[in-house]
Amino acid sequence: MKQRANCNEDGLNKGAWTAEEDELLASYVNAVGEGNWTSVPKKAGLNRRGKSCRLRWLNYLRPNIKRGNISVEEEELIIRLHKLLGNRWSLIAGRLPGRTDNEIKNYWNTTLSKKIQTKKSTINMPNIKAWNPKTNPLEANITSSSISYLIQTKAQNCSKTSDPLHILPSTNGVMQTQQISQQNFQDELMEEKKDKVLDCDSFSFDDEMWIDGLEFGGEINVVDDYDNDLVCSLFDSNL
DNA sequence: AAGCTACCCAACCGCCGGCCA
DNA sequence: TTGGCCGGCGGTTGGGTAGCT
Repeated sequence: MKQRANCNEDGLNKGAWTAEEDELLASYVNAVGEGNWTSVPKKAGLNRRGKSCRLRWLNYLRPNIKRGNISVEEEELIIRLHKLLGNRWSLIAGRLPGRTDNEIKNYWNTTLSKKIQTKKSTINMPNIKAWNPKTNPLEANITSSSISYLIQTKAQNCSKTSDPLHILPSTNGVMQTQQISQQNFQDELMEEKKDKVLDCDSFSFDDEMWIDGLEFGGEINVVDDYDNDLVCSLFDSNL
């Protein structure tokens, strides 16, 4: 497919792999096993970089690679995992047997990101409703868009992205963050807010929280406070 | 049929962290 | 502690291709 320059300045092959190269690499790895990639080209008789051999094996030649269309189930899982993990494609791929990080990354960049963008632009952020995720993590009585909103807090931590969690004060002055987590988190937050609702730097909670079926524990930090929005980030002390 | 454009995706690049001497 | 090596990862590139005019 891709045909960049055939050789680089080192005289090594670049660009698309030939069937002969695939055969050499597959035969070698099948016989010897994965690993020690820097020595693979020489031992396998390939005029490639070790990294290139590794990539070709992992993304194309490795057994049990699932090729072809991403199913609806896989797509939904990718979206959910991306919300949780951000652009950590290898982790996402680890949850999708037979799929490679490169494939998922490409699928996201070419297809899903556009879908998500379109969807986001049509959704008004709803109020976060009462939810006890620990007792009912997967059947939260909230809208799908607010689930996404919550999950983003985990994603933010995992992926170190800058997207913050916006926690909006409700009309009665009670921060809605109190309503999104498990009871002990609520209680701690309630204690905290007695004295300092918007001035505090962080809230901690001892027990785990469940979001979308995933458990984590830690603290919630106030990153910034502008306008009337409290901008927070969730830390997972287990990571 | 030819030219153009947008999209897809394999492959490369460079950074980073782990390991070891 | 430091420096070099290696593998893993995410971002980016650019050739192939399908669809449109």
